[in-house]
Amino acid sequence: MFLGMPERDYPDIRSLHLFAAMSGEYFTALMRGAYVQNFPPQVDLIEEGDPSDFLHVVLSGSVELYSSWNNRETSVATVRPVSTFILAATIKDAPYLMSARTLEKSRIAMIPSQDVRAVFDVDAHFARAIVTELAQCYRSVVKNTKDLKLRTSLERLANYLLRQQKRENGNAEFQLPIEKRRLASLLGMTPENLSRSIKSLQSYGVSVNGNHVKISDQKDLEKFAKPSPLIDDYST
Amino acid sequence: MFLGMPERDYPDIRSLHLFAAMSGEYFTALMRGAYVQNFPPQVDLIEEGDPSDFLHVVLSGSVELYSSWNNRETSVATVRPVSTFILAATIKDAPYLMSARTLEKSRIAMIPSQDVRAVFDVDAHFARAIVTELAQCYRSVVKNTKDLKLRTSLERLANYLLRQQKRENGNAEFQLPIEKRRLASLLGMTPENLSRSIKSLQSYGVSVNGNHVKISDQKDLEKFAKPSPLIDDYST
DNA sequence: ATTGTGACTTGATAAATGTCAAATAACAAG
DNA sequence: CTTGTTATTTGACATTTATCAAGTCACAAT
Repeated sequence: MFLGMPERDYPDIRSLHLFAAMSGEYFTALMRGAYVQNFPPQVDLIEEGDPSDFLHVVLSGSVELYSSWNNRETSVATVRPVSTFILAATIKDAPYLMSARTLEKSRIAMIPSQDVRAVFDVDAHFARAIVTELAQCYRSVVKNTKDLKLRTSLERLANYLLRQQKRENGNAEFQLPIEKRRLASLLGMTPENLSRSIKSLQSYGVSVNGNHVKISDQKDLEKFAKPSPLIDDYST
Repeated sequence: MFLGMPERDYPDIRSLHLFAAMSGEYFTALMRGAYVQNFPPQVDLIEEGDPSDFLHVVLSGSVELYSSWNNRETSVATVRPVSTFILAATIKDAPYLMSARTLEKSRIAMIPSQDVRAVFDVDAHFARAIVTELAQCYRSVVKNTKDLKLRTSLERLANYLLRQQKRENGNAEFQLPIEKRRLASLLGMTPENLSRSIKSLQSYGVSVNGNHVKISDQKDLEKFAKPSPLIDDYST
């Protein structure tokens, strides 16, 4: 039985920068070829190396992008609503470079890659949006590379906390949005070391209880972390 | 005195995938707004954080992309003829994320970013090419991230040698194209450690003399390096 | 050839990070 | 509430990687 995308999901997707400016006609065409599915947690959505048949959109829940080699695994990014993933593979019609699994119960839209490429060729607004999105993605990965190569794990953690704080309106107290072992993997360290790093940051006024973080000496933490817009500013 | 781009440089640039399919009219327009300059070695072309006024094209020589933070510096990529760099910043009209300097005597074309964006909006072929190029760049950086996070420095070196070998037609003997200290920085290690790592690889049949590399036991090295197309295949 | 400069190497040591095992904490299912 | 499962923490230790200092080597300029 084939299930298309329910129209109630259209607005969420349309609100994405990627789809906002394109013609209504093409948007509807894209949506008609797409479908939506609900997944339980810990479900593998795609595996690296597979052909990229669909552009995925996370409508609710969250998805982890990760990669494996030689029996090791690392978390590369967490995708939260509403955003797409594996756009580059879709555009290039190349194999996925990362695997993806749901972290929680998630609602995922899947748009056939060939439809995306076809509409790209005829809708200039969509083309423009794709370019902007890809440039954004590229710059994010470059920033991540700089973070990895220029900073120690303790510095990466400190800056991660400051970024997360900013995302949460800059309050002195906020929540970690993911499990610590996943955070450790994202930051390129082991869970044991993350645990110790958190303790080390106590001397800079950081206290962590479970997922609850409190930054009691903002200046001191920033003096240590030395955040830079060219690494930590996700918007530019 | 203003010097436009000599027409003799047109074919080199036109041969780039990025410019190959666009209309001749727009290509000529782009070229007319551009200019070319010869630089000696070790000249800073751009500094991270600067506004991205030009798309750069390396016509000859070579350029190092690097980044600094907190008095540390790391090499991110080496750009060789004929290719562009900082396309993403140009497209997004955002600050450069990396600095660039010439490694040797180099001939560099500079195309005003606003021209690139203007032509992008009116030439669908150019738009398509930009998207493909950006997707390619993005995927390269993702592969680099996987290399950094999933492998030890010795494994990164081993796989680098195998990649370089492939680029040089797969011969058992080939040359390192850059200084060792730059290679060390590219691979995310210190020069001292690169030196020791090279020695360690002797036990896998690798011998390095100056820039000359000889792989005497291909199978053994590959067994150790475990190259993967999802990390090491530059083309996909 | 001699000299000077910078790249590269080597050895000793320190710091950062990972591994393993065990203990504790958190939490969901019955 | 109890139990089983998993995440997290902790300690001891191993490995990896960086740092510092002192060489050696390569090579260009005289």
